[in-house]
Amino acid sequence: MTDHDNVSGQAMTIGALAKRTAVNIETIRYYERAGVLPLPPRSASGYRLYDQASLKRLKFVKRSRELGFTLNEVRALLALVDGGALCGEVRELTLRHVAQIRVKVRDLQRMARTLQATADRCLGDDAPECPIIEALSGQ
Amino acid sequence: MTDHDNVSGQAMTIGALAKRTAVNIETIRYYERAGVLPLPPRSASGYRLYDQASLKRLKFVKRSRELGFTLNEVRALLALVDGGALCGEVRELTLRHVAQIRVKVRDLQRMARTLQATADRCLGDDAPECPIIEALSGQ
DNA sequence: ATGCACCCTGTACCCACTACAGACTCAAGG
DNA sequence: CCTTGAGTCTGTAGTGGGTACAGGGTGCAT
Repeated sequence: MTDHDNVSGQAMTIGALAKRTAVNIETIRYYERAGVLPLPPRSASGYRLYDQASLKRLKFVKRSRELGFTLNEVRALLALVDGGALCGEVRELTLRHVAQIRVKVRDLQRMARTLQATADRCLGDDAPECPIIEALSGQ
Repeated sequence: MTDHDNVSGQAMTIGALAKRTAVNIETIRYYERAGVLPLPPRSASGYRLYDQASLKRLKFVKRSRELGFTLNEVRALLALVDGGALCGEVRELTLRHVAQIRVKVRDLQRMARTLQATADRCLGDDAPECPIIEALSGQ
């Protein structure tokens, strides 16, 4: 492990940060542009330099994305955190998000049910008549 | 109902087709560009002219999209239909799609469970410590 | 001094649309 | 005949959440 993969020290390059968070380098730069990561200080030659706080923030963003928050919601969460969040506000945002997810789940389940039911009416043989195609064509 | 909203006749303009299918005009033109709708004949002045077959095809595309098929999958379905589809092929494509949906459903359910559980540990009061923020920050 | 891995910016692409701008066409009313 | 308004045309740009270059500069080891 070279200095490049610096784990405990102060400053890391974008590559080291990417490795430690398993977030693409280009995604990190994109997050910066998108305003969910602050502009980091730069080395004399223009390299971004990240510290432990950057690491923590990127992990926060990553985890939030994995839980399905949009970048807008992440921005809102971060604003709450940075502004001395009150638990109630964060909780509300989260519950709204959960409600959205549940709607999406129901939609997808309805789709899957419909398609499965149609496929079940299908003989699956080499016949040219297909109830699936009829279902997609019809009304 | 004017000639514009022609229901039984031969040729309709894009506006009439849009109305009858409840698909946006711009979306219809996009579908054409994307290759899921064929290039329609044009009037002397360049207006697109659609017939009953166009109507049927657009309905097929719309229904497929509502059931979560991507445009790529729709193109594949249409190719099967146009090529004298065998039921088995269509069925296979559909079942693959259903499987993808079920994966997505499980992912979303996992997300919702995690978030709900975290929110449940939250007092929802004005306390500045928040288990949700901690959960998002922590690994 | 040379090579190689790394970093920089800027641009273009993906999907499935949506939203214009600016020009043309068509039909009805005066 | 002229105007007005609705409809249509093309072409371009934006959305979200990235990914994928190209073409250059940097840092370090050999």
